Amino acid sequence: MVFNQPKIRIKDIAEMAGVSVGTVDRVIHGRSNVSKLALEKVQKVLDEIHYVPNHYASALASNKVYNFAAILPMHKEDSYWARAEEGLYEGVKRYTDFKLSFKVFRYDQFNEESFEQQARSLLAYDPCAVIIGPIFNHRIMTKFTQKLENKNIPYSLLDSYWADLNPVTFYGQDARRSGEFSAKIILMAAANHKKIALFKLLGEGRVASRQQLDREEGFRKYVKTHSPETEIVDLNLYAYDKDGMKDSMFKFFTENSDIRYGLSFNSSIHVIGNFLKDNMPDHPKITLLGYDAIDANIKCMRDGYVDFLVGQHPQHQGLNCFRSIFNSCVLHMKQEKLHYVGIELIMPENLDFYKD
Amino acid sequence: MVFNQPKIRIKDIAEMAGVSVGTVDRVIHGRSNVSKLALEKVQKVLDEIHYVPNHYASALASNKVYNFAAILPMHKEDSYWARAEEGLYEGVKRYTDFKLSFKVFRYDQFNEESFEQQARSLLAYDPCAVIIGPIFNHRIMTKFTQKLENKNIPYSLLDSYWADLNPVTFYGQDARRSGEFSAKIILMAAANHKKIALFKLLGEGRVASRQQLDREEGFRKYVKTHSPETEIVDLNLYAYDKDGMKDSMFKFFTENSDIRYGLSFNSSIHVIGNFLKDNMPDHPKITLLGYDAIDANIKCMRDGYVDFLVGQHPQHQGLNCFRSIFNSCVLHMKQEKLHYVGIELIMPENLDFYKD
DNA sequence: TTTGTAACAGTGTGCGCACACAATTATGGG
DNA sequence: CCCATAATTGTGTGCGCACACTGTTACAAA
Repeated sequence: MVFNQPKIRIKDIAEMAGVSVGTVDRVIHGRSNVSKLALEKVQKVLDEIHYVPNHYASALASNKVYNFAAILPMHKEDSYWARAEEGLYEGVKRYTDFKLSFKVFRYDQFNEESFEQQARSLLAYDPCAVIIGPIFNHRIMTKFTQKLENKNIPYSLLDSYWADLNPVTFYGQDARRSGEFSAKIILMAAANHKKIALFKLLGEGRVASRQQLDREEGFRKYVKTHSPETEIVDLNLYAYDKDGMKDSMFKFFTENSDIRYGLSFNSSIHVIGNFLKDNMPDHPKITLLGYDAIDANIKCMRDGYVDFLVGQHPQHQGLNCFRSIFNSCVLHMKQEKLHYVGIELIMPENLDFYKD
Repeated sequence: MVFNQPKIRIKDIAEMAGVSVGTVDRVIHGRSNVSKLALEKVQKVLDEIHYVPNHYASALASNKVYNFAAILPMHKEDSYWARAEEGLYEGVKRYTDFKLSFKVFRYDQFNEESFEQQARSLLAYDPCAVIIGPIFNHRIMTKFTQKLENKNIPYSLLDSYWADLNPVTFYGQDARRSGEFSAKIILMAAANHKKIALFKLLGEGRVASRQQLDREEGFRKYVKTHSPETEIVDLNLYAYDKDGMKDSMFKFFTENSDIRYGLSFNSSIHVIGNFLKDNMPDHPKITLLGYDAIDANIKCMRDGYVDFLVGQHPQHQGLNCFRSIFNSCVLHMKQEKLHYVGIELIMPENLDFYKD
């Protein structure tokens, strides 16, 4: 039997210490104008009883308005970041009983100046806390977080993490380990087949995020260790050139007609799947693995053209990230810092139960 | 930009309707002593504005004590139910700002009379809401939930679900689908090997839960459909007879020396793994799949004797189950009813990120 | 008309806390 | 010793709501 024991209130502490609630309040909040004697009396009681305030009553009484902000990469409707952002909104919605506002600033992942510009706007907005979907460039990130720290604005990181930053919380996946995980799966599926295609869909001529690089690194390391005889064949595709992409794929699958397994480290595996479905319907089955259960990938999986997806619950990440910073700022609750989310395998068999 | 728009309070409604807050309060709570005219005026305003109360202020003001109860199977320290129960406690702990108590009643899964006895104690405790870890016997379950419904006590189900019951919420896994999932994984791992061992660890001479039966059913169906030539070899083990178990395993692995793949549908796969590790160290590798990332299984996986685990986040299930019934009872928030948790694959590569 | 009673409506208090403000005490200069 | 001022402490109000209580009105019986 668990009983949340009758909670000690400020009033009780005041009584025990023989002072008024005002004094206890001042001590608890470290406000000035407390005599040494009174402070000692209160402190003694506090030391004994381990006071935990009623966070909800506290927030109710303080009646403050909290302005949260996020700075995230621009994104398409059906994407990791779209889901993560939805999660953030869901978090806001969960706390309609409090006075919150939430503003999202979006930057172009391929344009560092755009990040700095949005960062400036964000700082001008003067939020009480910030959620960051980090930009690739470490120096620019540090510059920004430094500014936040100088202004005493707490921040949380979403998706990728740097050890030298000091966020309130981090929510994201261990990218390298998730690359190893993908390797294990695709090698298992491939069994004795020793050739694997690695599709790289490049946004502006380069990989957008550190996450993708780390996944690939983990993947290559794992394959090298566990199946050194397996050959990895790369195919680079440039998203801004639709026709060129199609040609490249034709050429690739014709030249590498023995390819039966392939993967990609971002959420675009549906591009390959749909290409095969629409343009090479007679090609022998190619087993595909990709990242993120976005709608396009899910559809492609239901059609039978994508076989494995590695999921990371972006919406949960967003929701929990918001929740953590809310708990920290509004309810003054201490938060666990690092939250590496699970590395989840999605297949047609469990797709229905993968919910964001 | 999202702004939680300035919330409309009871006071505002009163003003708009031209009545006092008391009257609004009576209308909102459906209390009596409201004239038709006043009711209409308030109702009109309510219809226009879609009032959502401040749940936290409401709970604070009502200052009620809530007694929750759970009825769960007895369990060992390191088990699915132990984790689920921890999750429930965590839920209680999260709401120390409210006046809650929580009492757990434990019954013997193999003794229906024991369930009925605990159910009686529970009813005598007169809780405001109940969490049920269902007993196998459908008739007994229905009898119990019927009693709860008669007393207007809401209940939630944990782990297994019956469509003809009407719980506030359900948290658990779709057992049949999870069996199919296991089949897919083990068939993929087995590649061209066409023999799979099915280990059944029986507590009191029979399988304890419907979940296990359903998993097996899903598994067999999937194998039959996707790999009809695969042979499934059963091994029954009786937990109460340790020596007999060991003998059975020796005999089994000697007679079926070509077995390379095996699985079990409860959390006891570590028994097989540890047997192989301790007693047949020279036996060729046997790939094992089991359920639940309990400590014994995790250890066995780290030792390299269990390869796959199907997880279901029991602690999350417990926590969320408690949270849902708390939200429903205390904060009067509407709850989504069915929560099928994900079917998760755990391997050494993502084990570190599988957290409860 | 008066009076009793039921139906209805409005006010006040308190949940636990934050914070403004009032009251009290201490300190020091004249 | 007195008074101005600062330092300290205590009290009151309100956050949004629930609920008890008091006050008001209507209406029927006497």
